[in-house]
Amino acid sequence: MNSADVLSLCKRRGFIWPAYEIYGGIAGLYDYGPMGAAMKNNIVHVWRKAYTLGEGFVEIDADTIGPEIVFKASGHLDKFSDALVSCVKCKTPYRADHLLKEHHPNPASLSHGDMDDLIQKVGVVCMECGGEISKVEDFNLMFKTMIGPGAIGRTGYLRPETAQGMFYNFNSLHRHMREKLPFGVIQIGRGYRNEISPRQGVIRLREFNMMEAELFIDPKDKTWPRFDAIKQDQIRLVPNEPGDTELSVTLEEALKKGIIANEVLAYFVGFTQRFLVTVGVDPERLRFRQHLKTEMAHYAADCWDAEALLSFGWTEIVGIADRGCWDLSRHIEFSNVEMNGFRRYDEPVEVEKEVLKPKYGMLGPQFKAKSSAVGKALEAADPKLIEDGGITVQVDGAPMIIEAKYFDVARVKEKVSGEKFVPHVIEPSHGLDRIMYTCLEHAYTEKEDKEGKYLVMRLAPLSAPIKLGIFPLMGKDELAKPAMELDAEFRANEVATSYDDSGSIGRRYARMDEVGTPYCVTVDYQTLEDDTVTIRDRDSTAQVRVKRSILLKTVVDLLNGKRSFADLKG
RNA sequence: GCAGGUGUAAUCUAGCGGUUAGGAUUUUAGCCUUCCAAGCUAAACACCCGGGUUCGAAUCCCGGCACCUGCACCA
Repeated sequence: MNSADVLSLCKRRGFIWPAYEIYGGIAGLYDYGPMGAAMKNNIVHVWRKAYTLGEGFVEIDADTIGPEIVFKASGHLDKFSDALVSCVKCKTPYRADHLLKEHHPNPASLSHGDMDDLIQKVGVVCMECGGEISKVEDFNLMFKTMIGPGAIGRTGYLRPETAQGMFYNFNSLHRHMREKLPFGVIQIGRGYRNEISPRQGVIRLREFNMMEAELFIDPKDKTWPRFDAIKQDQIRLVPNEPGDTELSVTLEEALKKGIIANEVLAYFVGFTQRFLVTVGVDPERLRFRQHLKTEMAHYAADCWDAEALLSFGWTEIVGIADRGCWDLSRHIEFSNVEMNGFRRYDEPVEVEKEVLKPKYGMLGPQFKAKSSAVGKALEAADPKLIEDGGITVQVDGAPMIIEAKYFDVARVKEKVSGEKFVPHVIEPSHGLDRIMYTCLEHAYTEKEDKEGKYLVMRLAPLSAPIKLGIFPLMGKDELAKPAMELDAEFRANEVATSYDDSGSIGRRYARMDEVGTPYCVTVDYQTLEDDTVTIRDRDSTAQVRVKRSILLKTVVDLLNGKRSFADLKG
């Protein structure tokens, strides 16, 4: 099996189509067809339920276009930019900071002009052909646009991740969650990256779907209440310590041995594994790899990737990062808006401290209009900074020396009931398109039969776009009528069906096998006698006969995994 | 972005200067058919795009686009 076979099936059966195909297509852009869109919705549904109903996260839906400052704050404008140079002669591109590594302690910090100068000064030439190196050009992976027309337009960018929407809305979310930590937020939507070289089908796209969760926590409490429920789950880990190889341990062991840094991170590694297996990722082809220190993103303190083994090799499909306080701190810095959690002490603490008491009666005549600002500055000042009977404070941005006669030093008692802190963030970030593709490739099974290749997509029932095929054994009225009634009944109960009365029964089963439909129900002549129908299992091709009266419940239980097909037979 | 390879129906492919562009699968209509791609009869659908060479181009040349492989790049 290779990716071309899978993509060919995806195209033929309406899962994934190259976008704008009648115009020749655009690399890195793909559309989901009817089967793909349905399957994507199914995976999203499972994920959303796990986070909202399961873990109590709330969902938001923020904009995909943002003003420049958001991405200055997030770091994407700087860190997603590469200073690019190329050889004038052979056009080989280089990253300017890579070329200057040996000539400067921190070349990435240089301005473009300084890089140009340094390249000239030390005489860097092309490593391929010895040619001259061009001037530095900026290449940013974000799509740039204008918000508003003409001269009044502001520079904006399409978001490269959904995460920022959850960070810049922190205060509103915190208030909504009644100012309690921890709380979690999810967002499902598109992100955009102008990739230099999109490849490998839907693995690297220029427009892609993400499911991201941001969990805001107290950095002093990185535990999780439901960890006990999953701590026995086995997990394949590839730590980043030199010499460490892949190992299979329980989450509990991984935490005890310090392989995974904290409990909440370990919990979401396990939670992610459960989710992925539920929607159809093969556990034998799934592992978690810790990021090397050098590949850690600019915002991450620790990061574990869920990797799936695909025909392209091990491929990242989920990143679970401890982003620390990086994002919120940056938005605080750029917006001048405080974003805090509040850690309440068990008992309020009485603190005695010295403060300055401005003598407002003297300040007024001396400082006139500025007196109120001087007073506030004095109240905020630290008495330890008093020197030579005076103190220097900042008033309207300028330092002022205030003599001691304008204030008293007093000891006061203060009740402190807690402290503020910038929350840390745990981020499980899912590449939805990659997860989709992984489910498709892991489901892809070829068998040999007399016709040649026989394809079965062993999709997880929860992901499958069609849940149930419904067939009359023959397209005759006496069979077709009850079959159509069954079909209507299932659809009324939100089971996606496909009714089919054309061609031989074997062909109809085969058609359903190719789009991953887990079960088929067939109405035959015996149905007319005893009101039973057969249920046929995709993976074993076995059939059981069940009473029509319990059919709906039986099928729903099979789809939800409450019963297995093998149990039905007994 | 660089180098190499590939581009014929929804899919797999034959044709390699002159063909009504062939086959298979699929799809559609009908006949037949009592459970795993059965059979019969019809029908539908294609030379990636744009230039050039030539009396004549799916075929040769150039450019573009897409896909594949490697390099580079990349949460």
